[in-house]
Amino acid sequence: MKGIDVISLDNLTSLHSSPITKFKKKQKKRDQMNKLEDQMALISQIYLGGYPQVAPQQAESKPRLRRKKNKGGENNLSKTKKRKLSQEQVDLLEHHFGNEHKLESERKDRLASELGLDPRQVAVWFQNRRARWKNKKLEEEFSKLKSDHDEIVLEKCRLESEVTKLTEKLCEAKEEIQRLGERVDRGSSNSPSSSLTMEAMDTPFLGEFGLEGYDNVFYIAENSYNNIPGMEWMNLYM
DNA sequence: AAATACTTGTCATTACATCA
DNA sequence: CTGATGTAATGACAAGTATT
Repeated sequence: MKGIDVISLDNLTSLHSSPITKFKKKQKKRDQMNKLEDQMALISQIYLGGYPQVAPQQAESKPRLRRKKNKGGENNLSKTKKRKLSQEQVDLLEHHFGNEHKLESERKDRLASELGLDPRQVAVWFQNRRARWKNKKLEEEFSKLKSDHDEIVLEKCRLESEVTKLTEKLCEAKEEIQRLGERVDRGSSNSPSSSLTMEAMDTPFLGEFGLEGYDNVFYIAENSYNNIPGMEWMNLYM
C-alpha cells in the first residue's frame, strides 16, 4: 500500500513549488487532481500486473519491478530491477548538485525531461547525493577534529615534560637555598642579629638559578605560598 | 483556533549491480 | 561463486503549510 502512496505522491510532489501565489497553487491543485486520476488508472494497471513505471529511455531496456518489503518469500515475481544511471546523466546531475544542493520541483521536472528520467528518480538521486555529501562532510570534520586532538595531546605531553623539568629545577633551588641558609647560620652563630632573610637576598642570588628579572614573582602576600603547590617552603623564609 | 490533508525533506534500510 | 562496496529505491516519520 505504501508503495502506491509513493507513486501517486511522487507525481503530486513533482508539481509542487514553495514560493508561489495562491492562485497558482489552486491551479496546480486542480492539475494535481487530474494527475491523481491518471495515477489511479496507473495504480490499477499496476495491480493487474507488472510495474510499468519506467522512464522513456528505460522503457525498452529493463522493466522496473516494484520492490516488496518481504525479502524472498512467497512470490518471486516481485523483484526490483535497479537501473544504473549513465555517466552523462550522473555528470549532469552532479553539475546541478554543485550549483545547488536543494532541488525545486521546477528544476526537478526540467532535469528529468532533460535526462529522460522520472522526476522521482531525480529527486531520489538528489536525496542520496545529499546523504553522501553529508557523510563526506562528517568524515572530513571527524578527521580534522582528530588531528586537532592529536596535536593537543602532543602539546600536553610537551608541557608535562616541561613541568617535570621545572619541578626538578625547583627542588635543586630549594636544596641550594637550604645549603646557603645553613652555611650563613654556621658562619654567624656568634651574631644572631644577622640571620639570613629574603631582604638580604637580592637579584644576584636569584640569578644563580636563571631567574633574573623575576623579582616580582616573589611579590606574593605573606603565607600565601601555602596555596601554590611546591612553594610551601617559601613560607619558611617569610 | 483546531483538525485534517498534503508536501517535502531526512534518515534508515533494502535490494540490486558490479567488481576483486 | 562469494563477499564487499556503491547506489537506486523504498518506507517511516517529522515539520511546514494549506484547507476545511
